[in-house]
Amino acid sequence: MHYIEDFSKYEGQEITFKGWVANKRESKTNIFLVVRDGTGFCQAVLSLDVLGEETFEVAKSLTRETSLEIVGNVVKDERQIGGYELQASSIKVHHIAKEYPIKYLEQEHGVKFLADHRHLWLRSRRQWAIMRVRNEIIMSIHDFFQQNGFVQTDAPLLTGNACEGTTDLFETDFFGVPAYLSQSGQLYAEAMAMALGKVYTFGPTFRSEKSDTPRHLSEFWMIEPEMAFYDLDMDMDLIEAFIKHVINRVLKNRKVELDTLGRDVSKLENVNQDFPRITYTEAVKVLQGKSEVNGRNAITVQEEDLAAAKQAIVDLTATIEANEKEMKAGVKKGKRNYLTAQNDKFKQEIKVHEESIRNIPKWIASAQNFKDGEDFGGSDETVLTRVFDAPVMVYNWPTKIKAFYMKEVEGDPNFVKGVDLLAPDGYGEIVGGSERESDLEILSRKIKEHDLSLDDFQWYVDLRIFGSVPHSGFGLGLERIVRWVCGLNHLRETIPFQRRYGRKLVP
RNA sequence: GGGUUUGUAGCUCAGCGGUAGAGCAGGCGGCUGUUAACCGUCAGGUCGUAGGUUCAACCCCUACCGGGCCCGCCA
Repeated sequence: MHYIEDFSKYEGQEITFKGWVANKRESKTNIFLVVRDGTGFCQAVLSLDVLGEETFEVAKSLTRETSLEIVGNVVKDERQIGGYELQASSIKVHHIAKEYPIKYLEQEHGVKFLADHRHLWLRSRRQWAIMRVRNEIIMSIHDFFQQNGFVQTDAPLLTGNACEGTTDLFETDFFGVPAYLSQSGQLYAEAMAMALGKVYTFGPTFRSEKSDTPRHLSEFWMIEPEMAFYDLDMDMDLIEAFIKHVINRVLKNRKVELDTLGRDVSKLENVNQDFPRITYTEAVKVLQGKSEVNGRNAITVQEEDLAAAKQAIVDLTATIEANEKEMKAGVKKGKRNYLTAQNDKFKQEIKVHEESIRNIPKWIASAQNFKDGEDFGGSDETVLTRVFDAPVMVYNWPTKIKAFYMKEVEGDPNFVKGVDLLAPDGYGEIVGGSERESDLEILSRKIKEHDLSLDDFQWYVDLRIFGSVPHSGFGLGLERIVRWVCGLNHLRETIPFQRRYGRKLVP
């Protein structure tokens, strides 16, 4: 058994392929299959001359997603997907698939249809690419921390209390006692950092907020490093080095997948610049348009985007009219079909631009009227990050909008040493971290202020009683970084089976 | 939870007062080392559901149900 991924090693050799038919094109003497085996996609040629009439008749009956084995020669051919072609000398059919509901290009389907067929949708090329990038990111995360002296530890998934005391949790039953699915492993990671120095957790996280946006899932995977003797500056250095490592490894090893996704990799290569670090207070000024970044004004950039959307509609409308005029004048059927398809596509694009035209003025208003001291909304993050090329770190946040465990800025208790990493191009927050409060008195006071039970948190407070040290950490949302790296407009494609507010638990 | 938009063939959409169209997928025929192949042909629909307006409703109105997008809550 030989995998498509390794075809370059088998050039000129006869191999055995086992996989599925992704697509088929037929002629009198040749059948061209696009086959897949999980490691890649490849064209297989079934020729009447080679196979003989009887086998060729069998080959004609192959449907999309039929499972089969092909024995054949691997031939280099630059024109093909993956650069190689399999020329069959014999085939063995495992199972003829019945009519397959998903098209070869899944973008020709609607969101709902694909989500309901997720178990099959995962076979599509784009999904294959996303899952492979996801895997590369996961491995690069482990690799980064393992190479840097971190120990992977696991926090419990069942907990007796809300970690931050704020968000909605899924309740379950633990032998008659209420238990909650974990929304963060951080507090436990802090305890483990006091035992092991540098640790990270990597596990599922659950939030029962009724959030219906492209950046939310009810169940997602989070990576939470925690380091003893790290202050906020060291934390930010680590975040930057970490993100650079992950992105560069994906760029190096998953070129084919990023290309399949049509990702503009130059945008990702921007991570090799220094990440701008600005305080919350500075970020507010940038957002409001009162302060510029490299000559770019956040509000002006939005106005330009708005004007561009309006112009695009004018241009597309003109093209559509021209096409319609041409069709009225009389054209051949093929040409008419082509023009109709083009116009339908343009009409969809116009709808997207119209959506922007409705949204951008709201975003501008929200940015200009932003009240210092509040948390950034989704659109605010988009507006803010549009003026930066690299991910930007926003630090020193107002105390009242951040969690109780964040360390107060020395001499200014209105601010805490938290940091958010915002990805460019509107992908928003992917990392949230902070230096943790290590002072017993302050932490105890804040637990009370947040109406949390001192009893429940005594074990956590203990960490400040027995050899308290400055320490920091952060949380990375796996699906959010996958979304950014792949350039996807929604988180739902970044995880094999989404669990999201408003959707069924099937599939 | 709020706003907005949408529901027409298996899929993606067009039609928007006078009793349904295209492309893809499927069947058949043709043609080609093809690249989302192409050409011809056949088949495929009580136009989300329930009321209402009208001589006439896929089209207008109301309600309900189901989607999309944006916002909120948050990673």
